[in-house]
Amino acid sequence: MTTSSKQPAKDTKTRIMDSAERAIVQSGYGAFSFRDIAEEIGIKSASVHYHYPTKGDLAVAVMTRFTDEFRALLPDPKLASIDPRAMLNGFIDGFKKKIVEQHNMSLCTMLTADKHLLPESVGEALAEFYEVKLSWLTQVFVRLNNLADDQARVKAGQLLASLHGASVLVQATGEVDWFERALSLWR
Amino acid sequence: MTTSSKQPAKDTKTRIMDSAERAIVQSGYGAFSFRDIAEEIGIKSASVHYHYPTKGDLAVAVMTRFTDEFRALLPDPKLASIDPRAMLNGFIDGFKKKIVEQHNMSLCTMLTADKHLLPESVGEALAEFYEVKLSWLTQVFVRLNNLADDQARVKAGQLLASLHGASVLVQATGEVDWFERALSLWR
DNA sequence: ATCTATCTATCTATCGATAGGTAGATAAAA
DNA sequence: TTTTATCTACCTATCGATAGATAGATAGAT
Repeated sequence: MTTSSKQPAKDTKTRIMDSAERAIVQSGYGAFSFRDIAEEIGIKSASVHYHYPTKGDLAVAVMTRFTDEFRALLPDPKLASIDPRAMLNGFIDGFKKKIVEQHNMSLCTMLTADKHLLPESVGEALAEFYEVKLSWLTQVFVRLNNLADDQARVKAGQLLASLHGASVLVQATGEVDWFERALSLWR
Repeated sequence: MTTSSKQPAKDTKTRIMDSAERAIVQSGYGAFSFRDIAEEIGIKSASVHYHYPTKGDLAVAVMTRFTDEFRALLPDPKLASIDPRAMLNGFIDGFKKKIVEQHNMSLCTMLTADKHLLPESVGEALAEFYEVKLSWLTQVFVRLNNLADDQARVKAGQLLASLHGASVLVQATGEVDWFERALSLWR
């Protein structure tokens, strides 16, 4: 009764990805294991391998799901009905929410730190995510500041750096307030 | 003849720390091992344990050496003979050099990402390093912009965030140019 | 000078834990 | 009957760490 057939509860694949994402965000690529995930969701590690044959496969799945969800949340930058200023603040708030609520660094920052350990496929999924963020922000800055594309892209990089750096600062000091301080330039 | 008695070559402790630092910077705390270090410098892993009993001990040694070297490079912020603007650029250049030359993220960014895995002692050494950077930058901004201490400290956090975020961007994209783009606000 | 005791720095060998991954059986569903 | 999803049981590799032996230097006592 609690779960209709249209809402098929959470399937195992999803629960595996949820667990993996949380583990990566907390301690990085090297620190999530099939055994831990299996134990957490109540199956055996061999069963996790059934759904995602290798660690790389699982990490790619987590990263692409993350990118897709992220993309779905972003409004079309050209949408006249939304002020670009508000779009920017929404972007920053979304980033903040992930970091502050989870008391962790973002998924992509963690995977970037572990880049030398990643299978190539995970690196590609990661690169795509950065490109999604950069190009969206670029379009917003074009509208907001009437900039040429390349100059807007530089601004996008600056904001992205501030966001990622702010998450490092929060994680390092344990003081959540550093986020707003570091971002006050942009609000 | 090549090494006088006054310059006792590099002792084993130093070579161990060098190797460990390079490994951490490349792949994080979880991805450096006593065996790899031992092999690299040509001894056995048990001998590395002789000099640094635990992994945490070694990481603390690396981090405190890093902090000390860093501190030694920073001029006294109150030194009237140096323009605060030049001090700031020196700081940024130093950061850039480490990142760009080594093609890696900074030691402290990597350890921050792995914070959940660190022994407490390493976390403390890490926190001290951030405090050294923050308080030095704060003093420079006090002089440069005639700010009150707390406002200068916010600016210090903003710059620090830009620096760390820039290193994430460089690492993620593989494009070194993102560093100067992300930092152009500050130069 | 020589013997004795200690220290230094390394070795070999091994421990228990954990990692990612695989083979093959099983039971239910299609 | 074939597919799906799980299990048990296992493999090989690596991890941090420890025990115990050894060779060489050093320092004090005889």
